[in-house]
Amino acid sequence: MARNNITHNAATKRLLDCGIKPSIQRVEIMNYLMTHFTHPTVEEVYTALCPKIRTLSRTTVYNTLRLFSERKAALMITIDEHRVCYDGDTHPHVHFYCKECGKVMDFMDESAPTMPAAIEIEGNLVDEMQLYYKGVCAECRQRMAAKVS
Amino acid sequence: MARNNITHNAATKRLLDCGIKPSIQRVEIMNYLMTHFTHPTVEEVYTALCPKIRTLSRTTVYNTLRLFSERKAALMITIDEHRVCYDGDTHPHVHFYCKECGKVMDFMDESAPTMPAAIEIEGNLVDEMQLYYKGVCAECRQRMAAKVS
DNA sequence: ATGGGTGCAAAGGATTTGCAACATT
DNA sequence: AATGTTGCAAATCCTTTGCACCCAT
Repeated sequence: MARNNITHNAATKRLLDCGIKPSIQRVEIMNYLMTHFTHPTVEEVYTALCPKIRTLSRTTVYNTLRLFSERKAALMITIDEHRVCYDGDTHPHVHFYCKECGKVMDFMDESAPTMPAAIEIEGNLVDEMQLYYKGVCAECRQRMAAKVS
Repeated sequence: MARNNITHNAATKRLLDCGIKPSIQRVEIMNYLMTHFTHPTVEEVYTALCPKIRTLSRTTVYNTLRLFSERKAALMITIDEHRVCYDGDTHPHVHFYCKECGKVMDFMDESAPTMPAAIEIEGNLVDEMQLYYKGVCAECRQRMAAKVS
């Protein structure tokens, strides 16, 4: 309980810092993002939180995650052609997408573009930069190598 | 006619270089990509080519563009959360996405990551790198500024 | 006649929309 | 009361799938 409160406080703080009113649903969703760096999809967040908030709807998860990314409380990741996912880690880092299994991983050591504030390029306002790597993850490579032999 | 042949020859050459058998549909689609750097979606390619190839189907456009990106004959761009688009320009450059109008633009001057060949990072095989910028384009900024006044 | 390529129709899945119910100030 | 938030159901839109046809080797 005490532990939960700690993380929930961090989630609430993040929301308030980003000018988002902390409803029960929003705090739970933000808390999930801040404790699960698995780049969850809407479906994953929805499924994970349903037992906790029994009336939760997918629509709310959609609305909330979109709001978070608009207010820069979380990052919307469009690396997967099939579905959007979200990242509660707002520090600059590179995302890697496995074309075989669809997994999204972090590459922390790589030189990710830093976005200190919005900049202007040829009249366009740029307020977000994301570097995506794509390929085949170690796990899938092993699996594929095993199949051939 | 002569002009058409020139570009079609370039398209055919690109396909052959990438190990793709040049059917009529594939050559036309590749030719479209190599003469329209507008980051077209499947729908746009389909609509543009329908008058020319009257039996063309969306399925073929889907299949073909996917094949192109798999064989690195074109680039699949996942910057837009709503739909995938494609780029016939395979030189490294940055893509900018306007969150207002959904337009995808090139930033050629920016330092895009270069991908000479596949590299390995922590056991993962990386064969593609894309840098995405997101924000509001010059046109939309003007339009929005005009509305306020 | 075999394999690859194409196209149609249907299915699938992710996301959005409209609207009513609800909570909070 | 007013405003913002939530949740349900339906709609929408993009993409994939299954299958039949067709073409070229």
